[in-house]
Amino acid sequence: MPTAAKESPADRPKRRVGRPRVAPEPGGGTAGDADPRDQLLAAAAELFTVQGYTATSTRAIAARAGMRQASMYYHFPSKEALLSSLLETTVAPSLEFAEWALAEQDASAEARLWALARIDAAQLAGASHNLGALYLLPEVRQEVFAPFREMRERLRVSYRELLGRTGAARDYPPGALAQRAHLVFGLVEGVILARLENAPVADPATYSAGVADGVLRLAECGDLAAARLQGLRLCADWIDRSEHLPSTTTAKDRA
Amino acid sequence: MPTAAKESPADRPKRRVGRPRVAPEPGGGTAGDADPRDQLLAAAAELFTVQGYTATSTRAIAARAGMRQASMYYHFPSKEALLSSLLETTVAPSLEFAEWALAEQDASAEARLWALARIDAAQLAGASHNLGALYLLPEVRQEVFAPFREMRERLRVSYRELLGRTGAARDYPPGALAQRAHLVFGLVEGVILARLENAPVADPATYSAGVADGVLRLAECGDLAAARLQGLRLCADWIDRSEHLPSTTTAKDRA
DNA sequence: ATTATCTATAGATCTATAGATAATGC
DNA sequence: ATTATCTATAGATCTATAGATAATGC
Repeated sequence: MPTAAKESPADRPKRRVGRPRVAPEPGGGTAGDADPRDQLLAAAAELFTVQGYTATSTRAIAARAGMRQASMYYHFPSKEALLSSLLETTVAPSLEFAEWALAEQDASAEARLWALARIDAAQLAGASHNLGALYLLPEVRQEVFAPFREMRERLRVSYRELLGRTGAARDYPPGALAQRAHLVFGLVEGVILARLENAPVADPATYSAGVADGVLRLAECGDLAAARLQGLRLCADWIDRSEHLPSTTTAKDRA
Repeated sequence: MPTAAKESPADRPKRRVGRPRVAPEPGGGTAGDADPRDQLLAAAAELFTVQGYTATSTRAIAARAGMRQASMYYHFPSKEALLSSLLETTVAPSLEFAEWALAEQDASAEARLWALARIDAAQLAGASHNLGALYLLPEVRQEVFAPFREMRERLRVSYRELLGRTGAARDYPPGALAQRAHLVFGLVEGVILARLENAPVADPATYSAGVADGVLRLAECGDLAAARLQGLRLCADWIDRSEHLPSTTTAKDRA
């Protein structure tokens, strides 16, 4: 197994350790010197969403990543592990924001809820492939995917938590909070279904703002305009923050 | 191919034409004398949702329906055709209601929208297997599924049409109608995602009413209580109506 | 004669493991 | 010595077609 992949930044002569590849550069041939693990993930993302998980062979994934079928197993222990990694990188950013927002006591719950929906929806809408569609695979019920399912559950709990702290929540009938949280979560993830039709999600920024507005309407928030304004600033703060912090982007350190 | 399956009602001695089956009765053995086509559809519904489409072999489907693998091909020309039938029977009831509701000028648009969402969501929530999850299969983009996709499109257009006739719609900013229609559609189909977690959809009647309320909140409907009351009556009317009419239930005549 | 099944099979896969090998690193 | 690939392969599938066959219908 690969040991922590020591960084060698700005390493021009791209000589690599290990037996050289013989497989031709895939597709556009642009990948060049990317991390093989990322090449495999990118290939799988494309093929799983376009052809389906079971219908995609490990041979096809490897070929698109520019290596032979068996070489894939040097980087991932199984096809399922590959899918699992893919799914985790999908929820991770939204979850990070959610847990930051929960602690951010300065902003109103409404604004934080708006911002969370906005960021989450934008991620689902903007990702280059509709990876959210993979959530529904029956395979995801298997044990290997438990970490992913837990992350997703924590995300949903965050929605419920923020929803419960809004002003309107005090007037909900008993038991309504949990149900509304599911509706809110469903509205956001409805983006996945909307992407099946081609047109609507063309502009992720606008669409995800619309979703966030919808979330506050479901919550029966009083002053939507105010929450939206404050929420937009939260989104901006978060983006600043993550640009200053190191490497939330590729997430290779955690593996 | 089977020719129209002539009815023989109350035919006690269940002697059937054709070579007898040798495969043992499947599972509980309760199927008994059901239409083989329906047996196959039921088997496929279960297996596709539990194991996944590609991961389910035609052998497994046939076995669960109590016949040999090759015999399936007497009833369906391909595995895809089987899936296609399954999907069509899922949308058909909601679509029928939608087109009836569009013509029902006596009721307010709000009430009709509520009723449509209620019926559609209840169907998604209550079906014995989460068939809606199959909408996201990449295979569905293929030509064979064009009829199904058209039905689904007509359903979405019905939502948009009703939404556009509500009182609040006059105040929507330009272009907002189409987007809201997608949100509404997404909220309803969010039921599919909610079913992935076990608990929430335990009571489809309550849950789907909550979804319908949510739809009117997204629409910014003024008097929700009134619309809900009138909407409930529309649902009841429809159920009466379809009970008096012949055979919308099994839909075997259309095939 | 018609119907609904059966048996048998062609031809094409697919995942994961074992073990060899060609680079760089020291 | 370590790393990242390679080749080869076991063993197990899977869909759809061809053609035989055992019932009922007339």
